[in-house]
Amino acid sequence: MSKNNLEKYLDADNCPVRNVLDRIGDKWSVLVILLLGDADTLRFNEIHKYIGTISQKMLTVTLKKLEADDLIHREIYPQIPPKVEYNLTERGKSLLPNLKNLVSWANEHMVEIKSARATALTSS
Amino acid sequence: MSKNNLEKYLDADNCPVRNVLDRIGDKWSVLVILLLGDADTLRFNEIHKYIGTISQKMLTVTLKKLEADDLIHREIYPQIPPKVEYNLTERGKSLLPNLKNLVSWANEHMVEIKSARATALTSS
DNA sequence: CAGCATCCGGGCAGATACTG
DNA sequence: CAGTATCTGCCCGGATGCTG
Repeated sequence: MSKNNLEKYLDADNCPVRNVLDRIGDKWSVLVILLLGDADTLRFNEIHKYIGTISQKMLTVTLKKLEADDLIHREIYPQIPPKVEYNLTERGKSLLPNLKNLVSWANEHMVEIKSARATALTSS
Repeated sequence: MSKNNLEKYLDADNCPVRNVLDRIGDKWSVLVILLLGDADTLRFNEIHKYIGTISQKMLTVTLKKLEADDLIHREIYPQIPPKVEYNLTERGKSLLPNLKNLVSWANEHMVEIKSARATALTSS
């Protein structure tokens, strides 16, 4: 491929990669999507428990962003105590295979990458 | 899939997804990898020019991280003025298809997502 | 040309306390 | 239970200036 069609990466606002990465590139989104992909439906505190290290605040923010992009669906049950369930939308499900591929790649290469990093560190 | 095998997502250090995303999930890494995937070999200032909005500092940081993970190769020509060329390693190339899939997905869904975001905004 | 060193501001993210 | 509100600290990342 020549260098002539590289301009597509330049326009940050309209560059699809950038647009998607700005959302799922954060610390937790992918994790939540994978989790919901496996579990189908989860309540707020279930997600919180599974991820463990995420704060309540960041989980709320993450879920809202994903909901705004229509990647997850939020079902509210008007009860006391309240009950809210989350699951993937069709669009969220369509993203899932791509993420799973990335997971597979990560699984295959993680060990090598870790050792590469270690080497890079000691040589500095 | 049951909830029983969700524990794999919990250990942040050894979770492959987390490990990969911690690296390529930043603002520029994916862009650089895609760029080098298209262009084969680029010099520092060529990358700088193509991305445009990246600062010199962040480009340096990004390239070093990618090099530490052995995703890109750095070839230094001992000349004056100096010349440094970057290209993908085999490992970097193996990641490329996964990223391209993500790009395709992004291309297909960007418009819908943007309108979903707009709706989410006006309803708040 | 290809960086490195330094300074600095804004926003992300954690901790804590409170609520329907 | 599933959040909100607020305060705060810290790190990311931009701008600038300097080097081999």
